[in-house]
Amino acid sequence: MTPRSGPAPQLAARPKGRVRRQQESAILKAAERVFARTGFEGGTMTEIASLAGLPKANLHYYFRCKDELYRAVLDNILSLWLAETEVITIDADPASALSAYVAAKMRLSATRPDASRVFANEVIHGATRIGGFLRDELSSVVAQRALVIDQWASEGRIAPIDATHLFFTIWAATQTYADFESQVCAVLGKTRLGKADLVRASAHVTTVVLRSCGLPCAGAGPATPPLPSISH
Amino acid sequence: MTPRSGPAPQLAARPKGRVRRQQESAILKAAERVFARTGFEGGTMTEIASLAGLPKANLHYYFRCKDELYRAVLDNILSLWLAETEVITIDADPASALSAYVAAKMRLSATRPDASRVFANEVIHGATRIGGFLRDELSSVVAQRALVIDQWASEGRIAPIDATHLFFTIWAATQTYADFESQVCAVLGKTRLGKADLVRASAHVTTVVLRSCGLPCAGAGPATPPLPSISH
DNA sequence: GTCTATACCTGGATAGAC
DNA sequence: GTCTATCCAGGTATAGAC
Repeated sequence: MTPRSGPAPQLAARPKGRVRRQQESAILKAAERVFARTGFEGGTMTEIASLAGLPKANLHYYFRCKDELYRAVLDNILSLWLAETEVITIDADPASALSAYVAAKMRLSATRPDASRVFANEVIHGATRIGGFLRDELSSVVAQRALVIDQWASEGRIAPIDATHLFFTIWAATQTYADFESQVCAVLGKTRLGKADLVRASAHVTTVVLRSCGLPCAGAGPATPPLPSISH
Repeated sequence: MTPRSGPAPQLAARPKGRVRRQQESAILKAAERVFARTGFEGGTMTEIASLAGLPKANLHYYFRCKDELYRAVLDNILSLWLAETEVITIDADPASALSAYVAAKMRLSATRPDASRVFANEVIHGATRIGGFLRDELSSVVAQRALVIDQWASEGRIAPIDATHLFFTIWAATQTYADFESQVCAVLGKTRLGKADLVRASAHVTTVVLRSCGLPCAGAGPATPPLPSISH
């Protein structure tokens, strides 16, 4: 539909000029914000258009319909979700690897809270549009990494723990600072989370994860003594 | 709020006959389900009415408007949210109290997943309607219980930990089995969570919480040795 | 490619008979 | 108290000039 000049004009994925990419990313950015605030049904095309600074009809020029725009927003987000698990390898130091993973997830919650909220919203409502991603990509990544953690445990480098559920816990504990930010703020008596709060939160979650694996954690007080039988 | 028969028939809160209560609870039940699936804006009055088995106009007879119905659903849910914290007292055994609290939260996720999802949805979207509850009731309950946990730590009965953030972690880790059920199922390769899954999940979260507090946990393998310096 | 004007429809809310 | 028929706002999507 936008067959520009050049050697290979696709039918599905069009070539995309520089301007087009710019407009699309502006729209996607606005859409992420709007969908994060009120969900798919709650957010309106008018709202997204005004936030992106262009007339409503232009959205339909770049994205056929609201649902297509929403899926594009989700696609944009999903790639973020698998990242950072690669630090979890057999050869890595468990404490360092887990700390790095938690830190990465916390950073994501801090820098892309809207992305997290759109994802959360979609999952809560049944994940109808991203079921394939969850069942295929995500579950296979988790399965791989869980094997690594099991291996660590069988070598006595960490305490035995249910590795798959550990992932659920890490995701929940980190994403709560984005998804449930308003609750966290209310309980802390703040209007929004500052950098100091997030540093504190990150340290806390790291402590929880490391202690859950029977690992001592630097700077967390006289918490858990080193595992009696460490072998490497 | 429920002035039954007697001297003073109010204008705002009406007396409520038995039938009225029945109808209202049927509507509330249907509404919770519908709002859980698609959020406030996504759920329609038509859908709720058909699920409750009565014509749409009747909803408006019992609840002035959609927003009022939604708030009623939320009110119904909020009371559940503060429950069970009373097990956390200075005199209690930390391991037992924390285990009981986690178990209670897991039970809530298992038995009232829709309630959890409606609550999550509201918080993600900014908690505009329950801000007062979060800032007043919830935060004060948390502040009280955090003092208890701090006291436990200062007495050396548990390892030092950020008590307020520990609550965030417990809520996140337990509610994820309701709110993110579709993700959990996808990763586990199931279509829905069975009793066995929830038992396993509950054991896992309990382990995480106890280990985070430097406490040994029964039946969780050779994880954390008892704290070296326990005083009571 | 961009924008204005508009068609079409869904969904909340109400009127008024029973 | 219950239900049918209807109103009307607001939202998606499109037509068609520029």
